[in-house]
Amino acid sequence: MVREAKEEEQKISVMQTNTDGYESLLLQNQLCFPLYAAAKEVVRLYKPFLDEIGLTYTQYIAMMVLWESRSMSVKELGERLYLDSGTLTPLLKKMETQGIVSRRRSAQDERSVLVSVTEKGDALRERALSVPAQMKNCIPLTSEEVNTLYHLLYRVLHAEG
Amino acid sequence: MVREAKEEEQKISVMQTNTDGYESLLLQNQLCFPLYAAAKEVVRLYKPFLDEIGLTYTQYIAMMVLWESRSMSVKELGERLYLDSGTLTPLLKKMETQGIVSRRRSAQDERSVLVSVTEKGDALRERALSVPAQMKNCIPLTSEEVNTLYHLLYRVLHAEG
DNA sequence: CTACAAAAGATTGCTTACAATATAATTGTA
DNA sequence: TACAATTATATTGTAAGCAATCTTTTGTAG
Repeated sequence: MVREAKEEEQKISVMQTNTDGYESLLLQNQLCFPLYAAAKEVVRLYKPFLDEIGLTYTQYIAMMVLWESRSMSVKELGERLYLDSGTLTPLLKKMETQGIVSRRRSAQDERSVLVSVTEKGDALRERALSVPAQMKNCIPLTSEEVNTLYHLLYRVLHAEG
Repeated sequence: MVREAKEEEQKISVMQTNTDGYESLLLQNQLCFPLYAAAKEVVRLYKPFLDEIGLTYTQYIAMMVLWESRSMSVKELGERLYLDSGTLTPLLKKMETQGIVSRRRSAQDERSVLVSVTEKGDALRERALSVPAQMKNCIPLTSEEVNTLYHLLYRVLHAEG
């Protein structure tokens, strides 16, 4: 009886785990999956460090762009970060509430909203300084490997739809 | 005068876009950013193909694992996909509503929920077959580059927190 | 100059994603 | 055998992320 059950199970198993002709659909054969999973993993690794300075990952990359340029439109910021207004508007409103950026309509073009770093946002830059080095310690790659990965990722990023 | 203006501009520029000491916080010096952005880009590239078979990206990778194994617990699925029950439970419920998977409590261990592919889910596998090749056409990398990228990403993925 | 197209943000709705917590079942242990 | 700890899933709350749509402003063709 047990034997019978096992055979039945085996039969189902063979029928059901056959991948002949479906190798291309195995998760292990996808490039997209490690990309998707590694990106999430890295954001997860950032979290403890970013928690300390009160930023989410998306806020962090937005601040990096703003720290560099001081002030830019939502449109420009979206182009830099590959994010649209549907994501940025609520994000920037939160950051404005936190007092680290200010938002105002451009006088030249009232359609445009200029985002600027406030003094409080500037102060945060000092505290963020240690984050990149701490992150590097979490990623077990040599400088050369990081460089290779970086350039391959940018090639994927510039792929045409 | 032009010279003066230029100097003033330069001075402002230095004041406002000065990155001395902050180079590590430039977006262009982060590995995380192209990783994060490329992952989103690839999911975006998948969308038209997945729309045709009625799956989201997350549903697609879940189905890939299930097509291979036919049936597994939510826990196992989560380990494969790096997702927790907070993400999987609603996702699998939707897929159950769509009729492509079934969910039932394990008889051996009532804590565990077994997810299985239905006939309808199987039929979908045929239609999904063309997706991987279509995606490869969207990614402008050679096989060797894909291979390099793949392995580097898995090394990042296995980084310890 | 007007009407219409285009651009920039904002809003809405839907789908992840994850932390924190809750619940129920199982296991380990005194 | 109680009962504490662990495990598996579900739930709740919050933050992205994106498509679709709306509003306001700007640009432009006629």
